[in-house]
Amino acid sequence: MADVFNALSSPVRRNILSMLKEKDMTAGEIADQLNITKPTLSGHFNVLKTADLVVTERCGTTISYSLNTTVIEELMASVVGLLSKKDKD
Amino acid sequence: MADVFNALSSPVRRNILSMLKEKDMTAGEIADQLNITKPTLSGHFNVLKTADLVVTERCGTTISYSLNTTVIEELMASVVGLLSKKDKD
DNA sequence: TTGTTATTTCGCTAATTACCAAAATAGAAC
DNA sequence: GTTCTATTTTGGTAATTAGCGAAATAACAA
Repeated sequence: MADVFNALSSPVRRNILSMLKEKDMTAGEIADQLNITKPTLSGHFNVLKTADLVVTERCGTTISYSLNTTVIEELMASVVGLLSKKDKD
Repeated sequence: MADVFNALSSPVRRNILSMLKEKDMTAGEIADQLNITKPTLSGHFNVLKTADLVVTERCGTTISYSLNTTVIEELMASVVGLLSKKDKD
């Protein structure tokens, strides 16, 4: 869960997730819309993959990224845990 | 909300919130339990205060810190937003 | 005012992170 | 095999962050 919060702490990465929420996209499509280079984007994707927030699927020459909603549901449970006493994060 | 995610991205700070969840505490009490110096802790408190996650109340010579549950409720709404389409974070 | 305790700010170093350009890799088509 | 396109890794610098000790500040008590 630490990795998830870390991933979400970057505005760029929340932006990426926001785009993936609408539809699956390739790394190139996202790099075009945000104003960052592909190597930089690749680094952000690594953080998101470490947090298990996105999953990848190769479609021919491109790689399609999509949101892993399961982890976001777990995140939600963790945030609820911030409010309820006597259990570990 | 960016500040909130940023604050939560540190294990030390999540630890602090977890302790405050159980009961209000002073900076000194928290510094004793975690293994960090008071200046370092003070820095973490600044991040938590910037995110509005904690509120302070001075009681004589000590300052009592407590959790601001309102912001955590807003955080919860933001996480839900990660799952629902067509609205900004 | 002086002294005591609690917390913060200052000044600094070490570690981490963000970013880019260029080179390397992976897969598909030929 | 070669070539083309998409993505990642490498190598580097600049910016940010975490941590500490020492000094400064705040509130209270005497």
